[in-house]
Amino acid sequence: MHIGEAARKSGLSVKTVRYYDEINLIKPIKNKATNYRHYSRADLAKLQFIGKARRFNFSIKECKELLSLYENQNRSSKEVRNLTLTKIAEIDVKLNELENLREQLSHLVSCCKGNECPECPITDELATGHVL
Amino acid sequence: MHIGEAARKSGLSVKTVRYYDEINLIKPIKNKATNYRHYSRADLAKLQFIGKARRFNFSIKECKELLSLYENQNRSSKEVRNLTLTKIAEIDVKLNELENLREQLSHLVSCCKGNECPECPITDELATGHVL
DNA sequence: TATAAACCCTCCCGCGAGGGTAAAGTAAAG
DNA sequence: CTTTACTTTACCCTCGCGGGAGGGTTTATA
Repeated sequence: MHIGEAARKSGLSVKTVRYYDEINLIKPIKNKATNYRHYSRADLAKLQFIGKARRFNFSIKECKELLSLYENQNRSSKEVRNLTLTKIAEIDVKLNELENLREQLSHLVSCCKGNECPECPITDELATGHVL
Repeated sequence: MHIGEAARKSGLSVKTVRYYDEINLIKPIKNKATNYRHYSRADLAKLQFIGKARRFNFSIKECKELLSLYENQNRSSKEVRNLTLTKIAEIDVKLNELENLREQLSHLVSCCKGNECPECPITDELATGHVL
């Protein structure tokens, strides 16, 4: 199939699929005469695999690793499991950071009357750090 | 003061401070002869303000808005409050996404034996979507 | 006073993961 | 045969800087 169909069926943009070819992630066959890319069913499966992994917050580099594990018959699920556990740990760090941030911001909001008056504890905090 | 001191006192890198000049966020006076940037105390205060806002996850564009509200004597705290509430809402969306992601990934891990056997529900899920 | 270290400048390229556009060629449908 | 939909390469754009080259300036020390 051509790139448009492959993109539609994998839920990726044509640009993205072309990009994956460019970075040697998923390389289709190219028609020498027309230069059109041709994606096999196996290519589509890989595109879907990558699409899902990206939605799972794996980086392109990690997707490459996952893909090679996925393609390698001798892979051990231990490796995949470890990569996933690492990813979960990273998510936990981010969750903590975001929760802290949220708390600080909502504290600021709760201190702010939100009226027409120019006294605002939010800008004051940003300027001086004396509110928090 | 020169850029190095301004950077140190605001907790930003020299590169970053120079970048803020480039994008017209905080423009110092320039010595025509030497081309050196000269930061006033007011400039430093703004750099500190921006630095703090960035640490609060505001984008550069939002920092510009906050800065203009901060500099505008007739600003209403309502605008600042609204900007902050918007930011909190964005954080909430991200928190939800990350929590969902975390749950799905840890479900996958709990299904994965993590042995040398190539059957791995994680790559299977990524490939087919049949596990979740 | 000479020199060395520390500081400053501009300019350009790079990251990740693509998005947007243009000009041109190709395929499929009417 | 023509129109429309699709595809190609090639280029610059995003965000928020970081790195480095290759120079000029200032400050401290010998």
